[in-house]
Amino acid sequence: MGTKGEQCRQRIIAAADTLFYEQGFNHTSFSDIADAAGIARGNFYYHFKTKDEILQGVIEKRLEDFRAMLAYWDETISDPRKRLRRYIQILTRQQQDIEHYGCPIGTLCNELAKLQHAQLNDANQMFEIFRQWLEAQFRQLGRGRQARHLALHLLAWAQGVATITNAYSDPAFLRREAKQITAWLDGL
Amino acid sequence: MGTKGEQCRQRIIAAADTLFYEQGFNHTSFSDIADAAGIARGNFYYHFKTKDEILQGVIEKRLEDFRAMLAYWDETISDPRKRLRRYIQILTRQQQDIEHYGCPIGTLCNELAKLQHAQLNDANQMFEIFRQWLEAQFRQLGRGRQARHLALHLLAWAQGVATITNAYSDPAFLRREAKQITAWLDGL
DNA sequence: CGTACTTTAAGACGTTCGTCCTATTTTTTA
DNA sequence: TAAAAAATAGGACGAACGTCTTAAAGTACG
Repeated sequence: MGTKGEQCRQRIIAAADTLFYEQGFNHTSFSDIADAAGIARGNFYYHFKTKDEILQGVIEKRLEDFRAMLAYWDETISDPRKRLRRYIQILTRQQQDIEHYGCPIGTLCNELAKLQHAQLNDANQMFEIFRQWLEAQFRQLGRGRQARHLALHLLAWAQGVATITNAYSDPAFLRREAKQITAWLDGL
Repeated sequence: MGTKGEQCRQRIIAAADTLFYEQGFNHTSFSDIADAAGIARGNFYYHFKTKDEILQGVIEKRLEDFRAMLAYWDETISDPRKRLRRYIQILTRQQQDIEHYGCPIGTLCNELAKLQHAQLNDANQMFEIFRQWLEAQFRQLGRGRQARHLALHLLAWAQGVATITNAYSDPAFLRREAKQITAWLDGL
């Protein structure tokens, strides 16, 4: 059936995912994606009618990836405090990418907001997935009432670290702040 | 002399400043700026040879504006703690702009980083101006050793708040975090 | 007043963009 | 194996972009 075409579609989305992160949505052209995916430009129209449809595919892929990752953490990490630490480890593990390109979620949302793009409300679901998961962890730590606010606070903290790290290209700052966040978590 | 031409130049930069903030650098065209400044498109080339020169002008204008603002704060606010509070008030006073367009500094740096734009190193001087000023305030509070780190931390915190506020279009979150930052400052 | 210089206006230029069409190749199915 | 469907390749299309040229209008000064 659509097996072959589906593979091609996935390759386009994967290439677009990387390029949107590294170059931004607006600055990435069909040609860029075609070259990266190793397919002909004309073939795009079969899989995606517009650039927005590619963006839609990229967002959906990321949402699935994030959901899968968090589900895996839920399975393999029993202690909610350790889960929160694992979340912070994203910063240190993705250090180099953050240094060069910032946070994949925050920078995309920022760009879509400026473009007044309708799909900003799809993109911020990426934040929402993490927010809900973080909230659940804080709730398990007995922080039911503040859980939502704590989750948003942690989300924002990580965002700020990513932005400054990216602007200054300063991985040392990222490591310092990651330690600080971990200490904050332990003190909760 | 160059008085008339200088006025025109300033109008172009002022229009570009706003548009770069609201729409992003890459997504703002010469036509957009010309329309906003009320001048003919062809007239650009007399004042600026390239788009990058306009960006340069915008960054320099912002640097001057920020320097002037901080100098004014230094003059009119004697207590360093009150000065830091005034800094946080940027968030609440610019609430609506942040909600719609994020932080003017952070979003520009993010964009330039993705474009691999050479002027990222000019743009992050905007952060640097605030960082040095914040550091001076913390030092006056007797935090000499940690002053630099505290300044970067506060910078990042504000950045994160701006990004999340913008992504969710949630001014309530901004106000909540602004209070929290103020409390953190008072506890120092 | 007239000449030189500054500033503005209008638009051409080549390139790249997102989109879309169509012919061809590959794969599936009867 | 032949017909149908899925998938691919190449390129056309108008629009918009940054850049650049040139002629006209405004201004200053000897």
